[in-house]
Parts: sequence; structure tokens; C-alpha cells
Amino acid sequence: MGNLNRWGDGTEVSGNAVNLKSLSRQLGLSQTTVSRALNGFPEVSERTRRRVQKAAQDANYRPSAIASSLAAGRTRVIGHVIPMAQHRMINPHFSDFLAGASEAYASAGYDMLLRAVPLDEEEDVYRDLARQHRVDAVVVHGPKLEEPRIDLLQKLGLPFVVHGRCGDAEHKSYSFLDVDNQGAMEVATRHLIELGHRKIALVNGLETMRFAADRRSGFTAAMEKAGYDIRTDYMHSADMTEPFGHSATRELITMDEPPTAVVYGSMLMAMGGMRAAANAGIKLPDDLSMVTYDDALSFLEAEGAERDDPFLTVVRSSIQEAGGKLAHMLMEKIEHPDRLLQQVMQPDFINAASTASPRDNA
Amino acid sequence: MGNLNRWGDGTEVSGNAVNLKSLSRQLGLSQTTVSRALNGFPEVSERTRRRVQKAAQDANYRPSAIASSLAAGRTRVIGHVIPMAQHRMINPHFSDFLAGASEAYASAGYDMLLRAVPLDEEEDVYRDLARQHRVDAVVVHGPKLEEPRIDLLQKLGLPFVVHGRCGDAEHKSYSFLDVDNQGAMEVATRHLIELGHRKIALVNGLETMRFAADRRSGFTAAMEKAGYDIRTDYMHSADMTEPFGHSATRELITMDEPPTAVVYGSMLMAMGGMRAAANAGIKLPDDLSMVTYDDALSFLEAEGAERDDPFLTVVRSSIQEAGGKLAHMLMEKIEHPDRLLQQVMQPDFINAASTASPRDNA
DNA sequence: TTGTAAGCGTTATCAC
DNA sequence: GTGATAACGCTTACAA
Repeated sequence: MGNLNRWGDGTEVSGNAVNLKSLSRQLGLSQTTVSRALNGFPEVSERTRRRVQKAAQDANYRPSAIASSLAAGRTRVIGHVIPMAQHRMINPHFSDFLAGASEAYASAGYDMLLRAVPLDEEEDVYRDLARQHRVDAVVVHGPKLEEPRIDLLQKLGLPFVVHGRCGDAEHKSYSFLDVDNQGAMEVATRHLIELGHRKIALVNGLETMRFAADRRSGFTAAMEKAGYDIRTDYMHSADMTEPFGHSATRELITMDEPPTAVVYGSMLMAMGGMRAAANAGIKLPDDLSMVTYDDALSFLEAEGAERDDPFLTVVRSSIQEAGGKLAHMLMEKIEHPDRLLQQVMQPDFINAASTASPRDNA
Repeated sequence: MGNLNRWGDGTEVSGNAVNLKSLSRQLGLSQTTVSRALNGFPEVSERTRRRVQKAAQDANYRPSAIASSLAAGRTRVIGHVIPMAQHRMINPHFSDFLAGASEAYASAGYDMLLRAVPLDEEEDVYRDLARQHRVDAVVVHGPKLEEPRIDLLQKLGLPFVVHGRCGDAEHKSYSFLDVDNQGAMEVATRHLIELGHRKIALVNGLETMRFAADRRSGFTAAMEKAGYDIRTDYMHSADMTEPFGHSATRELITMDEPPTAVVYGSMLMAMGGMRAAANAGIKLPDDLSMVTYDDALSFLEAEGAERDDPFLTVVRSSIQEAGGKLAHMLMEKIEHPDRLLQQVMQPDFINAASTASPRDNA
């Protein structure tokens, strides 16, 4: 046969790995019965089931995930293909998304397979995952306006759910979980407008990404409804990094006619903005108002509830919560591949001390 | 048999999945020969190999990872068990570590399995991973001073490499990749001392973690060598979040006798510190000097090399690079389980504009 | 309620 | 250089 058995025996005492065969022999039962008992089949008698469960426990037995995947035709593994921007940057929001998803997976016995790939190699990775039977389903992360992955995955027959939406979400039917990004930014912008601002800037994420494009739409919608100009020199867009938030804000505040308020597409960028303002001796909210979209990133949160300082006014939707929801949708999708699952989360508006009426209020 | 075959057929045209059997039949060869040709066995004739490779390519064939894992006794999957702090916080440094590791894995045909678990449940997860044969090896993330995982993994016979070191690194033999955290912080602190500072504060990560304890040691070593007091009211320690950096710094600068310089254990905390300083109208470096340990997190880096502002003086070691190195060590460990691999990286000191001599320079 | 046996798609031994 | 064939450790039709 030829099994090198590179695996340790999995027991904490030396000896051979306990497997279904040895366990059933030891119990004087067939493998079938033991397997059924452990997997909760109803036809097994309660007495037998208890005997089997106890023996399994005592022997420290866990079925081999590999063998059971092969036999059953499902791996209980869900693939996450993470797009990397330049310099192998993984969006830090992703680690929070993971935290939410992993909890949901764990309680259902699922695992998470990760492949981080350069932006342009994603499609090949999905092809491989499908052909290799490594995963039962995948999450599509970071959908762009143009998104060939949807068609590909449908062609491959690999179940998937999109985190976000693609450009033509309205015309195609695929499962997704998204946040109302447009609504969120419209609320944020309107808040500033109601305070009397009309020179409002936007520091946004990369607008080839659907979520960033949506956030921009929300911003422009609010401005247009108020009848205000949308000045392109007030609009910045790039990767959602702290340094970009800083440089964009610095440019804005050194303009001849600087904005009186800035809307940010993410907390990280807003933090860069605060740093720029502070360095320039500009005080919030008197000299400048700031609002930001906030994913409730755990590493930007204080440990206790004791946020100890006046902080930003935000429109918030927890990306951890999204991770958990998406995980559940994925698992439902695996059970029922034909169901169309679509969900849109509504962010919360949280008013804090970073916004006020502008000085030059007309 | 009873295979539901929930997997799509993996081809982009309808039809049955191509597997080794169908491929070999189609070629008029045995499965053995086809398998050998594809896996680069030397005894296959060049002519046959080329024929097989072409056919495999045309048929879009990939061996089933599951089947091959079962037969070969190895999964080509490496487990990463991520400890989550309170509020399901995953250390954001982890996403950068991933980016580095995944590239190394990808080129070697390995995959990454992720389980994020609450701090106190980690051991069970390792047990399960071992018994389920889900992975060939694991990375131990976030080693603490007391670290029972080492013994456990050795008992389980599951190959592993530690990212960092544990409390008794000197007395036990296990493989690890670490940064010279102590040396790094000693350099940072000495830099301040040489500028004339002697009232120096430390804002550090959680010191139950070995890396944070090491950073503290480096700090105290430099202070002691200079013959300066180590004031406990200048020492703060908690999770490495931006808000904690803020609150700790705010406390420091509002003391009756505030420090003239602060050493931070991470960039995220230092950013909180800069925010606190800015809010208090304190200018760097004239009113206060700052140095930080820096993991070169991608989302805190500017896109180009164009860091557009005087920024922090740092002691830097790329955590992405560490991810890549560790991945290679893991794969070596899988091939040669008995090798002891130990490596310590040396950080770079980068002098920038956040440090200067103190005003009250004696 | 339990058991028998086929099969999942590979890899590896051994013979040719 | 190539080919039968027996594992790998499970799940599940089918039989009892």
C-alpha cells in the first residue's frame, strides 16, 4: 500500500492512531454502526449510541477529516481568496472580518482556507480551488465594478457568496451580503449639510471597488439634493491607508479655499486626517468638521467602553458582524445551492464631537 | 458507494469531472504511469511525460487534493491558530504576516488553514487539528511567557514552528523565528538617552506576551546601563491598540512631572500617542520625543516611497518578511521533522524627525 | 436496529 | 519504462 504516515498518531500516548476500524473492532460493532452513532443517525439505538460515544471519547477519537471528505464528497472547508494590493497589502479590515466568520464556522465544524493572491491572479485561484476539490464554497472578497468572478464561479459550479456587490448587482442573480454604503454616506454628508457646511470634501477608498463607488454616490447624492457644487478638487481617492488620509487632508487644508468639512471613507483614513489637522494646528470641530465611515475595527476600539476622548462622528457597521453573517450564508448556500441569499445591512449614525457648524456659516 | 458529489465538475463545460481514471483511459495508459508522469518521477520516459502533461492541460485536470492527501498521508495544508483577545480582537499585525506567508506557500503548493479561537481554547484546537489530520504542521502564534502549547505539540507529534519565543526558550528545544525585540528596544531607548533624555516612558503591549516582555527588558536594560531610574508610573502596558496608545500618552503628558520622551511598543500605539500629543497642543519633537517599534504594517505605509511628512523614528522589522521566512521554515520542518530551526531577525533603526534633545537638557 | 461491501480518487508496492 | 493492485479511512446503498 505505502502510506508513509507523516502524521503523528494523534494520541497523547504512544501507540497507533485510533481510527474507525480499530474503534469498531474494540466495540464489537461494525464500522457502519459506529459511524452512524457518531454522526447522529436516528436509526441507532440510544444504548448503542451512548456506548459508542463513550468509547470514542475515551479513545480520543476524531474521524479523519480527509477520509470523510473523500467519502462524503464535501470538505467542510470554505475558501477565502484575499486580494492583495500593491506591496502585498492585505486590507486590514479583513482580519476583523475573519474574526467574525471564524466563530460562526467553528460552531458548525467548518474550517477556513486562505489564499492571498495578487489582484490579477484571482481567477486562476478559483479555478484551482474548484478542480482540486479543496473547498465546498468560496467567499468573493473585494468585488470591483467589473467583476468577472461571478460568471466564472457560476460556470464552475462552485457555491459562493459575495461580500459586497458588483457593478451590475441589479441585473444578475447571485448571493451577497452588503452594507448600504450609499445610504451611509448620504446620511453622513447630509449631517454636515444640515450643520451649514457646503464646502465639503471626500477622502475615499479606491473607486474601482464597488463599495467605494457606492460611498461616493452617497456623498454626491446628498450634495446634489442640497443643490451644492461637487468640486473635483475636493475629491480624493486611493487605498484606505492612514498615510493617504494624511496626505489628502494636508492637501485639502492648504488649499486657497479649503473645505470646512471632510467626509472619510474609512476610519484609517480619518485617523490620517486627524494627524494632518493636528500637525497644522487645526482644531476639531471648530476649524474643521470630520465624519467617517467606520467598520468598527477592533484594533481601533478602546478595550473597555471607556472611549476616553471626544472622538469622531461616524456612520458605523461592524465588519465582524458581517463576517459572521456571511459565514452563515455560506453554510446555508452549501446545503441549498439553489437558494438566492441577498442581504443588506444598515449602518448606525453616531454623533460625536468632531462635527460643528462652520465658522463662515452663511 | 453513495457519493452525492456536491462538487461541481470543475470543468467549465458541462460534463463529468476529469479524474485520473478517465484521463489515463483516454491516454491508453495506466493510472500509475499518468500519476508518475505528472508528479515528476524520473522513470517515466520523456515522450510519455510530455504526452501526459499535454493531455492533462487540455483536459484541465488537477488531482483531487483530498484524494491525494488521503493516499499520501499529507495534506499540504498548514494550520494557523489565531488567538483572539477580548471582543474577538485579532491582532491586525496578523494580516500582514499572512500576506508574507501566503506567497511562500503558494509557490510551493501549500495552503493555509485558519482557526481563530478565544485565548483559552487554543489547546483543544491543536488537539483536534492533529487528530483530524487536517494539517501537516502548525504555526504557534502569540507565544506567552508560560506556554503549554510547546509540550502539547511535541506530545502530539505535530510539526510546528513558533512565531516568537516562549518564556523558557533557552531551556527547551523547539523551532522558532523571532525578532530581537530586546535589542530593538534597547537601541531605541539608548537613542533617546544619547539625545539627553532621562525621563523616558514606555507604552508597551501586553507583557504576558513574550515579545512585549522582551521589549520591556530592552527598555529597562538601556535605562539601567545609563544608571537612570525606572519609574513605574512611566510604564504602561495593554493591548496594542490605537486608543490605548492615546489614553496612556494622555496620562503621561498630564503628569506633574511628565516624561520628555516616550518609547512605544507598536506603531498603532504610537499613532494614538501622536493624536494625544496633537490634541494637547504638544509639538514633536520639540516638546516631546517619540520612538516606536515598527512592524512595517502595509496599511500604515504610504503607497509610494513618498512618505510626505516628517514621521516617526522607528526600530523596524517587517512582519511580512517574517511571515515568508516562517512559511519556509514550516515547509522545511515538514520535510525534515527532526531538524531544529531557530532564527532571530535583527531590526533596523531608522532615524526620523520625531526625536530631539529635551528642552530641559541638563 | 445492525452489518456487508462498494466506492471516493489518489499514491505506492511489487511484479513484469 | 509500464501496469495491476492494494491500501488510505471514511460514508452509504443495500441486505438482513
